[in-house]
Amino acid sequence: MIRVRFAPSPTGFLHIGGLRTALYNYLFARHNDGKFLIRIEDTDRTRMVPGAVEKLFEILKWCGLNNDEEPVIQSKRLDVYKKYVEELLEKDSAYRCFCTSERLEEMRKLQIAKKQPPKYDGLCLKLSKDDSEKLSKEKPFTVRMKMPQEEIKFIDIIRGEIKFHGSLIDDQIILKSDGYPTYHLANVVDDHLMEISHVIRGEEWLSSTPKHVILYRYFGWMPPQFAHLPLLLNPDKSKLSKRQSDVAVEDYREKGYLHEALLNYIALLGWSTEDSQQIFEINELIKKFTLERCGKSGAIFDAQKLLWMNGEYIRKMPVEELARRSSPFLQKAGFDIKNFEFLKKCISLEHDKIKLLSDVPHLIDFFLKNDIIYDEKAVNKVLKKDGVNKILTDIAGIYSKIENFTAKAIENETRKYAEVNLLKTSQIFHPVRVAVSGRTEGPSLFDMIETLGKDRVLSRLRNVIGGKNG
RNA sequence: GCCGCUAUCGUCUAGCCUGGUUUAGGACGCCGCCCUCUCAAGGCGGAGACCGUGGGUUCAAAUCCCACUAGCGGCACCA
Repeated sequence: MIRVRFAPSPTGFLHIGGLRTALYNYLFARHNDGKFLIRIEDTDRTRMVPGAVEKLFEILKWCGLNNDEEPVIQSKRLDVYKKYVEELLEKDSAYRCFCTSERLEEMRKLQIAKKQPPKYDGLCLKLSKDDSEKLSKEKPFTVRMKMPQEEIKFIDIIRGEIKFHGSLIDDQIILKSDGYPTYHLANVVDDHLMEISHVIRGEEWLSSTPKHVILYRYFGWMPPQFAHLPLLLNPDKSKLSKRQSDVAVEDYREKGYLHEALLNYIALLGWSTEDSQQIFEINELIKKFTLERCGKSGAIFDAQKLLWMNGEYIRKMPVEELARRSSPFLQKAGFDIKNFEFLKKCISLEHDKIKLLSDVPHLIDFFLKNDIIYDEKAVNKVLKKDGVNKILTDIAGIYSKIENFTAKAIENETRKYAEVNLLKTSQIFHPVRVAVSGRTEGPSLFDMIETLGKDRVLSRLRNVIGGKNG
């Protein structure tokens, strides 16, 4: 049975790199008819952020990455970890350390100054079992695991065999003096207890994997299979960070990205098919995803490509749904949409121009408000030309006589006027467009005019003729 | 500093395992043309990678081997 987990630490928001890890775990589980679980790694009390866990679940739900079992919360399992630490202590695979943070700090500084690798000097290792026992009742202490002085090997599904030498690895603290476990211990214990078959996580964990392998050995447990995903990078190739890019998934939601597009784009950062297919809906991703086809090198997060992909998804989306999903953005922009059918009509006219849901308000605002803002450049370039006023006056007269105010009829009448007066159609179309919408770019002219409606079109034309625009 | 990972167009990548079918393929972006009432969308085309460098092996190497270099990651009572 394939069982995987996404194990974030709740530090405020879900990082886009975390989302990618979650997605790959999810895809791997679904592809193999396995289970996708979530574990909250909240063992650092100094980094507790109120509400972070709730936010995390909320955003994961928005993405549609649903977990199959009740989430495991590490901070509620202190007694479990304590028990396993005791076991290690008893087996002599770990020892208590009474050194103060100050001493440790000093030692590290000295080692770095001497260009030695920073590593615990093993002072408390020399304590006898009885002394250690006795001292533990008087002084605060941490527990360290003993690193064996030998080569440690493991297989990474993505990278193949990885070797580290134990002598270079520190006697890692597994239990802090506040009674909380550190990542390494909690992670190994929980992965075992949750019967995790595959650990799929970011590359930053590669160098601590030997510690985990040793812990499995000490407990006598079968380790899971490991797969370390390449990192997501800033444009300067450093690890994707807040400083250089938007890294919170919620930022992308707020900017008007679709979760489908975000997931699709992110899936391609470190994974691909042989034919370099770009657009995948989630079921197709599930069907085609394998760890064997994951890459090894870090991938720069390209916001431009994501934007393109979002546009692709929006273009494919039925107007009905697009209107529904843009509604929050319209409301936020101050539009009260009472008439959903009218909204759909407006959106359909601009459909293939929309790249973000947040583009919608601006793109259709001249349909929704009465007092439109005239773009200064458009006015100067198009409306302030000789003869424009006469053309618009004539057009207003013609439009006012059209009984059946449809795009077809409006177009026929407009073209007829051009022909009779020996004008190029563009000499009419452009001024009318600006007069009616306030700008030079917009939907197909006659559809736009029809949708706007006769009254509004005439009143806008007359306003312009009367010189009432900016 | 030490340890580890990685290395194909600006970016994401295919191809590498199982050498020749590769004048190294696709996608984003960029440029041009077409369509056209504008902006998009769409269609067509183009520029863009001597496959990190240097050595081998071989009739033949992006593909196999070695060395080097560069970039990144890790080296906490953080995860």
